[in-house]
Amino acid sequence: MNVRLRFAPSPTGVLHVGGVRTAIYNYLYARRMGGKFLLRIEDTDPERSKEEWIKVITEGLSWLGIKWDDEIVFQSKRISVYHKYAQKLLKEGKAYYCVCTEEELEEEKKIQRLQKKHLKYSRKCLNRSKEEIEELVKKEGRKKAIRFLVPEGQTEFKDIIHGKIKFKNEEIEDFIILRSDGSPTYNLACVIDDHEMGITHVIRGDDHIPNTPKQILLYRAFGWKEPEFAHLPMILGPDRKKLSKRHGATGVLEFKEQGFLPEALFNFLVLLGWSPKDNREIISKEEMIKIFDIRDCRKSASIFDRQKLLWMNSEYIKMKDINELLKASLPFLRMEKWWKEEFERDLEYLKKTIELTRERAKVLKDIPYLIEYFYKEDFGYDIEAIERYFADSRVFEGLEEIKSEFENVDEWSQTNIEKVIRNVADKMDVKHAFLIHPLRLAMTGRKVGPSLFALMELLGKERCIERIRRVIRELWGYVPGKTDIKKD
RNA sequence: GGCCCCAUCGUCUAGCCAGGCCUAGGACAUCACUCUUUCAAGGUGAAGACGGGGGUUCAAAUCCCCCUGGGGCCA
Repeated sequence: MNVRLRFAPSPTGVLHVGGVRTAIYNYLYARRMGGKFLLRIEDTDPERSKEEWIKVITEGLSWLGIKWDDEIVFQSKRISVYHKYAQKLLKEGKAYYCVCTEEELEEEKKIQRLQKKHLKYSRKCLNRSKEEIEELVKKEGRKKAIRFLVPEGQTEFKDIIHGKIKFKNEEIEDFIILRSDGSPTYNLACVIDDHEMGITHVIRGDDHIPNTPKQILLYRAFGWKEPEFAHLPMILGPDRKKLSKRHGATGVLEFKEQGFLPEALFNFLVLLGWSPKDNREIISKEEMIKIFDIRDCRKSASIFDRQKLLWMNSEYIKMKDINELLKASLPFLRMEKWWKEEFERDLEYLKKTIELTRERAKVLKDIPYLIEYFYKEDFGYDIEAIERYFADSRVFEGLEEIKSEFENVDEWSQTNIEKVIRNVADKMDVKHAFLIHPLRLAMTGRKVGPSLFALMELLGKERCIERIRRVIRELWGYVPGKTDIKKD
């Protein structure tokens, strides 16, 4: 069978991770089955739909590498189609006009609420004659909405994830399919479009389960074959409530801005509700397309765990092709005030600094800080490190010695640098760490970082010697706790 | 309030459909040890769960019922 799936967001806000996960599952399943993955924008509400949100959707999907097939379908351009079909139901007696006012409806509900009954439309207008309705329109200026006449019986469907789900039709009210202002409701537009787009599988959030029987009723009224349904569990925030803005960053593009890699977010989201048979965590998109099956999804909601996302992102940062990583890091570097355009002339050097520090980054945003001292000369020194490593004045003797030894090193390599440092320490009869720590502070201003010898090699002989000079100049005579030292 | 959905470590999950192989496996986080020039990464290990109660069965995390809890939809 040639499957056709779709992702149908409404452009009324940011594209959040829950929506993205739905998009991903639709996408993966379509690719897995060799079918189509379509995009439809449900923008029938002109009040809430905004152009900018549409852009956020397409940008977000593109960033994640989710490519849709064919042209995007915009519901706002299909209003007449919905009218046509609503009229058809009307003619066939499967729908009827309703001219009830807001107040009338509210009154009905109030009574039902008091009786603790299910809230349901009374069918007042079904029982009104044509003439009565036209009169209300003419005399009171009421507008006509169209309601679907829900038949007797019960409606059930077999959900791919949940199995059989049943609803009694008596629990379903005669829902509006076309509002009095002429706009279609979600259920009508959705059913018509899914049918016309040839959708075979509807994968969406399980907050749509209550809509499904209504839609099935519509399919049957039109005489159309209904698609298969798969209702995905929700993604919840740490407070177990439906994920929303309140939980901080939830929009896809926010993750981009924070320095998450699209492949990491993709991987993480897929694992929220689905898992491969073999316990793997890091899985490429290509691999997922081979093994993903919507039937293997879990039924229960999951909580968005940022911690695990961070871990996964750091894994992807470690694995990523260095040239691509460089490209992805550039925007973050350019945001730094200390970053200069001229730094981008030597990309080989930049690449090496990233290579050396990447395993310490959780997000791309960490990278500028991690490589800062490869570009800045006037960095400050970590106070705590000064107190700890420069308390003994013999450190300065060692640094002087190392400095002059360095002058004689011809081949500036990691091994030669290491040799010099270790020899001096041995000669002074101190632990190697006695000199290594102060040197790290001299080179980076910090007490932690990548391998000292590696970073010194990259820094180059001249700069290393200069930095030793500087640290001696600035810290000589320093009495712990008494002298002011400039900080970052 | 009505209807619907869900229930395994703190979190993501495997196992459930086809009951025994489960003294419940993996991952993140946590803790300890290890490696080491520091931090991180890595390695090793620890701690940590079948919500409760009834059934069915020789046997239940797995099947059935009830309760509880959580979530969603309708306003």
